Amino acid sequence: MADGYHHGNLRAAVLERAARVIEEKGPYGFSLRSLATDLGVSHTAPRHHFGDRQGVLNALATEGFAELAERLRASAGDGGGFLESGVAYVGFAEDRPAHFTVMFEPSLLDLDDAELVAARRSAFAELRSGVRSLGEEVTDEPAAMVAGWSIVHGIATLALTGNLDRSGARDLFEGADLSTITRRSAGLLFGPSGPPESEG
Amino acid sequence: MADGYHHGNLRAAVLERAARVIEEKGPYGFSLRSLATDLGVSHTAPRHHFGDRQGVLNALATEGFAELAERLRASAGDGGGFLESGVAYVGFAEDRPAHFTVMFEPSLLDLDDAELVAARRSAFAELRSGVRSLGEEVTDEPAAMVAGWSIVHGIATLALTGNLDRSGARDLFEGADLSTITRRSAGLLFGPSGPPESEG
DNA sequence: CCTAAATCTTTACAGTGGCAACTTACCGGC
DNA sequence: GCCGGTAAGTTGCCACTGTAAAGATTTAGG
Repeated sequence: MADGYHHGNLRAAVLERAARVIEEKGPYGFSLRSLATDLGVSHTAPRHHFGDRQGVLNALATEGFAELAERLRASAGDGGGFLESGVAYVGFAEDRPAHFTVMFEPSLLDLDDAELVAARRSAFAELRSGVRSLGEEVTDEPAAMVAGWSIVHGIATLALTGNLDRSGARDLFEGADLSTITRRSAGLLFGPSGPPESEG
Repeated sequence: MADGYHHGNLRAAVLERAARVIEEKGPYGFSLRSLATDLGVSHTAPRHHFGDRQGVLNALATEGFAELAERLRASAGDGGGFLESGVAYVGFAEDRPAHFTVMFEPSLLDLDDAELVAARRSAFAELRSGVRSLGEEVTDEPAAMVAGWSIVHGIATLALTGNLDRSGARDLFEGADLSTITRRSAGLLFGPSGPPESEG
């Protein structure tokens, strides 16, 4: 179904290109119309697949949560502990920066969308089970949950927005890649040789 | 200078209202034109103070970095250690959500703007000096820098975007306020009773 | 073959950002 | 007192964007 009139695979093409545009110019530079023009279709063609602009972003976010859940599941399967789940989290952000950005910016999304809700719930469940795998070593589980999630989310966000570079913090690591930075930094929380005890 | 023709304090009024709009609808929902209409001026009036739309966001970010630097300085002066600097960081994000959002989203900004660069540099310097105050207790200073910054930045970002609520993580704290959550979570990294040793 | 559904196009409209030219008000020097 | 410069604000214009309705094109299935 690609005949000069029908594109054939417009939905996938839009998502792919949207991700690239968002990578380069951010979610606010993303124009549905210019994107359609670039793909050689009329400016309203994407509406039949996504409804409106927000629909494209919702689809990206849903796709993103699904892949994130998958990566976290795989990482847990490898038995690397929560630190490796964190590395997987940051790795996902690095590989899919546009998806990651959109996933966590609710002002871009329709939060009531059923598919999005399901995908996010699934990803969060993986995250929680990663923390729970720390077991009895942790005395304050809510704090461990927030601490673990926040530190990797923080690393991912600061890296993606270029703030790690601009602040000079990245230079301190002398060219180490992001997963190394993540291991050394997040390792201070839940190191490979066991977490610190949480003192009263 | 407020005579029915001249507004009198347009610059401040624009910044204040822009912050409120961004709080409610995000940076994408922020329209320079509707904002001007709401303030009772023509749609091009703000241009004389900010140049263009990006100029408004740059001004917000600059304002934000200045206030953040100030709060970090004050917190360091109180001698609360790095954990209290972190609480101040999250507190700033909670009090000025729009500023915080814009400050760390470079696609919204002109990163070459001299005032913005200076304000950010000043805030980052405060952050670094907070980590340095941890002194010899820390063996891997780059990692401590990134870990400390990331964990509080992560908490702030996840809280502001509502993801702490949506994930159910906030419920685990049974209504505790954000500074308490920050102390308990970030405290696992650099607790009030001293940081964990970073093991080789 | 023929109808229904899916996909894409055309056309239209309101809202937005940016620019140029013009107007109004104040301010400092004479 | 007034006069010219400057800051602040307005009007009108253009290009671009998102959204909507209605029509065109192709495929798929009975």
